[in-house]
Amino acid sequence: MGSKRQEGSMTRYNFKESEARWQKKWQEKKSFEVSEDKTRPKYYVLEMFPYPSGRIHMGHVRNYTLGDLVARYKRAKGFNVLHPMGWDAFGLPAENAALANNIAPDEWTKQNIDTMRNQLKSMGLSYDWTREFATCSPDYYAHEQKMFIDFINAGLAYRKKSWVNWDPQEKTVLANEQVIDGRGWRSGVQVEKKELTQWFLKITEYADDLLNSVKALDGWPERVRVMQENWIGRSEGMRIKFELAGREDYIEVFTTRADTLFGASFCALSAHHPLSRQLAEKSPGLAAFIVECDRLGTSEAAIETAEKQGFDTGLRVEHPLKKGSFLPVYVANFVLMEYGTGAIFGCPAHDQRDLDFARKYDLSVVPVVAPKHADAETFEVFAEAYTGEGVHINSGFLDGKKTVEALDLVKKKLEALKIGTHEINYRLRDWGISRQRYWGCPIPIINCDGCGPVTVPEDQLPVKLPEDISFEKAGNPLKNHPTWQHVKCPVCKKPAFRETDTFDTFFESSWYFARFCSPHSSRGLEKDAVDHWMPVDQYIGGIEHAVLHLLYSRFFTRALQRCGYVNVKEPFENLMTQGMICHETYQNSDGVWLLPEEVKKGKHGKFISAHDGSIVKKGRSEKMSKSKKNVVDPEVIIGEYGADTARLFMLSDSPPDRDLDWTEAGIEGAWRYINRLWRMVSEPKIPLGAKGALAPKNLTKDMKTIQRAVHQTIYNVGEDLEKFRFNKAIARVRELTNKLDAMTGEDVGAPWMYTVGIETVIRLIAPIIPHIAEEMWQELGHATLVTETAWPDYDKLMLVENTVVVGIQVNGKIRGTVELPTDCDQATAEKIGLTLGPVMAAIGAKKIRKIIFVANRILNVVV
RNA sequence: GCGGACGUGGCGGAACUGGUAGACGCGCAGCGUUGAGGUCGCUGUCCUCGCAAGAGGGUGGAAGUUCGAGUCUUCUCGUCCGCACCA
Repeated sequence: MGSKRQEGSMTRYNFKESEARWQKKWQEKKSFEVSEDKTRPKYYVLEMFPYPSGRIHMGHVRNYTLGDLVARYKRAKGFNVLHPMGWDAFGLPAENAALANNIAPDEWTKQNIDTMRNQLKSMGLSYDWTREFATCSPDYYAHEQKMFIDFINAGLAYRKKSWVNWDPQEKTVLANEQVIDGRGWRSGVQVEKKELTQWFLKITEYADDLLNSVKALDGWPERVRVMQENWIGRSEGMRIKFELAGREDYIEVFTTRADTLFGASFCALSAHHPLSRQLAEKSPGLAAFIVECDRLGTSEAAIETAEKQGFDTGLRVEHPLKKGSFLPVYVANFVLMEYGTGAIFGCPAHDQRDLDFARKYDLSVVPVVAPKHADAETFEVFAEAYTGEGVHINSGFLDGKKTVEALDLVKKKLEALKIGTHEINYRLRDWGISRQRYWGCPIPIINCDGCGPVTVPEDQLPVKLPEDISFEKAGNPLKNHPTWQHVKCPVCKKPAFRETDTFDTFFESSWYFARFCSPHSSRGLEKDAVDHWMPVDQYIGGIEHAVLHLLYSRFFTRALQRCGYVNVKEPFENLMTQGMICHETYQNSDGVWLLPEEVKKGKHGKFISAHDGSIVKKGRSEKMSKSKKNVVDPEVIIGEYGADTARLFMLSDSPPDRDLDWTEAGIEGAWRYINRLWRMVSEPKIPLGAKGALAPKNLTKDMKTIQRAVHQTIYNVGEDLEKFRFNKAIARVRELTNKLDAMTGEDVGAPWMYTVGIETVIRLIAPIIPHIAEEMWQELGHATLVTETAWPDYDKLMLVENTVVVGIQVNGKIRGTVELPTDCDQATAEKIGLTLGPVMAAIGAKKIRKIIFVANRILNVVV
């Protein structure tokens, strides 16, 4: 592609030639290859590795630009930086491609990796490529199989039955995303529920630890911590027995508000509660209601907004603390079987859902907690439940007690009566890791009729995926393979079957960060290397992984620690989550989505189709997605503007954690700046001084101002980079660039000052736009690489200005500004400030009542 | 419904512990360069009034604390994200 950006003026920076040349140079010099070096501090920066889906997208470009900036900056600051890249290579899309295009998942994946590796390399990212690996390689997953066996032996893995979505036509298990409106996405047939025996990892054993530790991860964004806390969902409460009237058995409920027990007016069971099922057998009405409940779906938003509904079972329970008082038992659509005991007691006065339910079925609403300032005698609940703390009323022995005290008293009472126990519940469930798929790591288990599940002996690992598979028959290719699963039991030697399930692909991504420390060792994780590099100092990736990947990795690291693989329990010391890339959307008059490249600006700023000139409707900026076609291909951008321009734009407009609007104007702006920099070096208005020359003695005042700006910029950019305020760092470099460009060259020492200024700009901007930085560095006469040059130092004395501009206010309103010596006293400030015309005018004949003076900032006259 | 985040020019965004709101960039306008377009350079650009000096208004809205609020407090409106009825 002969880029249009390359035509015209000779002064135009030739990025094509330059970027390729420097990438080759870095490779030749092995600039980014690292080994353990005890003499320097280590720094491990990692970006979430990609799934090789085919081509890189803008999200990747942003993610890896952010990581590369951090890596290059830390290198310049003297750290020994580990910055690796690999491929999260197992997954469903490879199997879909196999079905659609008749290509082996293995081959499809490898082709994609080759394409994407080339794309990443064209970005000039400072990876140690010698550490690259793909998780679909047996060299990788062999160790994962060993870990799983160790987990079994450590009591961290077990089997149990659980439900899956089953497509009866394709004879395959469907992921949630493959179920659309209750039907298989390809077959379109009604999905069934099927119970399968599957493997689980005991993440719940670490629920408390994962919860408590996440609170201490202060290098993580607050919102990710909150999301994990909510996901784990610890709640402390009581399990209470309610005796069923006229029956021998009882219902157990879980509650966090046992103090409101005296306000109970009903009990409710989940539709999946064993008692509900049992009763449904004899009650067609209840059975129909349960079917109705299932139809609601499982999403919270759907259920929340749905009307509360129940079915009166006719059963009654006796109130545990009010003998002779009986409550109705309902089956209700808002009670979850998965949480607590699958049954609740309803206290309408103090729970909004219970209140809605009670109003609908005309159940009593008895307030038992009165807010602090309410009149306990007359306090009533109408449309809104009172969920806060307060003083107990209508509660027998709890009357007059405060919430905390009441909770304690009722707990003691129920425990004494042996009808209640203190209990802690978690929302977190164990991690199901079995997948009924081909393109994943085989689970190293042999199922024997006599011996049960037996682990594959270590000397037979890895259990490799067979390559001679067929996707023609419905179902899992591993199960259809003629010979693969037929083996002898390692224990009794009788014929047995291999496990045909493979691991959840979150398994691979739960330890890859450790594998990068010793990526090619046949022994797997080398302790010395892992101990040296772990934990990851800075992890960078999308917010979409806030819960699952990050939580699984934290658990997995703990499990590895328990089995002696690693010495840390938290894998990621600091986490940065990047925002999404957005772009305007375009639709033609038929409502068909158009790619940005199919749209151009017509007259009057309206958008028109590039094909036929018809009017195009511009929609607001949304997350780039294939479905809305508002995508821009990074390869096209890099081909047209170069990697540096793309990198610069990715960092310059928005802070990393916020969404970024991709605009043509924005990328043009970045491109202009790059060319301006290049011109300032290749055709300098001021002759460039000799490199390394000492400062001339008699710098003029203007030159001293520039000199101070250079030092201030070094300081400020460093601060901004440390705090990930990359957009500000770039703004500051541009400010300095503007100042240097405005120099006239007449002053004594100007060539020296200009040269020092340009060198500083190059060194500060090098982690962001490394190729042109090298090109300019060379142009200045350096034989070294700027990539291997230390971060510039600043002189603290240069940060302080001689004078500051101070605002003069009258009654808090700015009436003028004066330039004052830095740190001058109030008297001096008043002497100059109060004589300003507008200030005097504003004061007029009024009497000065008070003067507030903040040194170097403000002088405020109150009249 | 619950939880979280965010509201600043035409746009993306700056503004340290409360102390000159709008850095930097984009866009736009005028001028210069150019055969023309683009590039490039210069100047201007929060809004209103004014030739100008200047005056008044201004950080979604309302109130409050303060000499002083984009920043702190309360209420309110709107947008976005997440979801698991968490008892």
